[in-house]
Amino acid sequence: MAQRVQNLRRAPTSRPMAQALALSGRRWAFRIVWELRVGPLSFRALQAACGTISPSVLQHRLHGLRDLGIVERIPRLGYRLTASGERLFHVLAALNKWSAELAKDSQQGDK
Amino acid sequence: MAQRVQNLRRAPTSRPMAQALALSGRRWAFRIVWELRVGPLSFRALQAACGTISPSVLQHRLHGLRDLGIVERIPRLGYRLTASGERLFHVLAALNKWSAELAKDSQQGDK
DNA sequence: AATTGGCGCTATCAAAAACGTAGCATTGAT
DNA sequence: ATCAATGCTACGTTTTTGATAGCGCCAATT
Repeated sequence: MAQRVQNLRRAPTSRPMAQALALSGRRWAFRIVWELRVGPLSFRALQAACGTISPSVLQHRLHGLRDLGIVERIPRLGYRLTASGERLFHVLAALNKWSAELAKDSQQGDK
Repeated sequence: MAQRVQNLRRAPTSRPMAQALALSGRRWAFRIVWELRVGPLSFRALQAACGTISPSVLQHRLHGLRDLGIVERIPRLGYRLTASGERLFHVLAALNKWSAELAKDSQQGDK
């Protein structure tokens, strides 16, 4: 029933996974999802939250994320995560945890 | 003690997380980690596993991943995941699961 | 010892993606 | 009517990625 790590290690990369990895490989894509975790954000608020993203790329990403059903546009509220987007957020929360551990490790390694 | 989702939603994006998201935003970066899940792969095997990555980019990514301590080079064996890399693999396994669910959803949506 | 073949990797040039900035059209508040 | 904020587009430059060719190295074969 539940997919095992053993199987994952042998099976070839699935098409959905290849697409997800391709999505992740686009600059800012996951960052946008991560910033939207706080709730709906306007285009400009999202731009500010990301720090230095250019509006053309943000626009491009938002289209892509909307096409995939990860983000939706709510008139007068801006953009927010869909149910799928929320589930992706949980994956990113795991990435967040991993990043914190990695930072701790390399901190020790430097001393 | 355990970090709560509630807190994650309010806290600003941490530096380690920003770095992890920046890493993910490099094309092929996560794909390389994912392909290495099967065990050590040679440069050329890795190139083949990714399908169409150019050697210059692969070389670039491997350097970056080695600098971050995610991948290590073993003489006569090629490249393999470190302990951190293995932990990142588990995050990607969650992404894999998410991608499968997303594909199922949009399949239904198309009908 | 010479050859062969696979390996890790570099060089080079072309194409695509991302950036920075300016600004336009719309909308809601004053 | 004016004003400020918003979503978004245009455009020229820089950065990243891509495709292809090929070099130097090593080990196994002959």
